[in-house]
Amino acid sequence: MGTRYSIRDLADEFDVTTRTLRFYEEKGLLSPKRDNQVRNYSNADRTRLRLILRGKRLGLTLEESSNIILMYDPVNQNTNQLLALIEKIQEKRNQLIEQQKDLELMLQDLDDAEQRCRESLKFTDKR
Amino acid sequence: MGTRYSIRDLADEFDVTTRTLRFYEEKGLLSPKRDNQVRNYSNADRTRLRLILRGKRLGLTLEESSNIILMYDPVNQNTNQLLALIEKIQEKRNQLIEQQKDLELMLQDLDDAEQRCRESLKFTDKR
DNA sequence: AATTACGTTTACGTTAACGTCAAGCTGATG
DNA sequence: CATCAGCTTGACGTTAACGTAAACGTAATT
Repeated sequence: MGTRYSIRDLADEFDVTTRTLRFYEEKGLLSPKRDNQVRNYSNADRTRLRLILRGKRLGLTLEESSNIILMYDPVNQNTNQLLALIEKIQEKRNQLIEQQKDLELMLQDLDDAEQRCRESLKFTDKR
Repeated sequence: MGTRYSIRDLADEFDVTTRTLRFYEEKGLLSPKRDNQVRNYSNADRTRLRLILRGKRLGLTLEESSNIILMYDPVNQNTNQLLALIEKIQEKRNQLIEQQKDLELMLQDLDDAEQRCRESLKFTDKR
């Protein structure tokens, strides 16, 4: 434990550029320690990066990912804030469930498309 | 059948601006008939729009959506093209399945986050 | 000591996906 | 007939998410 990563370590591991990591930091999505001005990432930073990139793959903006990450750690909040947070979480979950439906529809469409392709192949072969 | 739509009909139905529809046309994603210079959309156009917007919700670029839509109609292709198309379809499906996994992970994370929220609420109530 | 390899900040450039005018045409309506 | 709503085609503006290049510091290697 206590593993630490350079900017290059993370860039290589997650296949992003160092520019991207600096940009995420500029936007407040990451805030690695500095060793004499040099960025030094913790496992927590690494996890946040994973979440950001997962969000990206799902089509979220960086701001959305940022907001979601904030939901993960409900420390030091009063009751009203916690209730508001639960609202937001449920809303985001509903959005994701809608997205799940879209995704299955597209998978179904692709299956149909492949079937039609194979049908076309049959005729193409016959001649 | 044979229903036709004005640019406003579609814009209102799908909650996009007319600018968006013209932009999609400019990019070759839609090509409605013209009645005396005025755009006149068919059910096929409407379906394509639905597919484009579904792609957007899944985080696809317009070009990706465009490519996928091309896969849906394998008319007039030779054997090699059909085989290549099947390859593409399977590749896209694999990507979507990866995305499905990301999505379930995020749903799981959100559930966990909500649980932690409710835990915090308990303590907040106790005092 | 000079080169190489990596890091830093600063700043301007780029692309996708539209938004936002401007200027004009067209058909219906008071 | 005037005017108004709704369509058209440019054309320039905007934002997110980086890319790219300049100019510099530093540590290790030759």
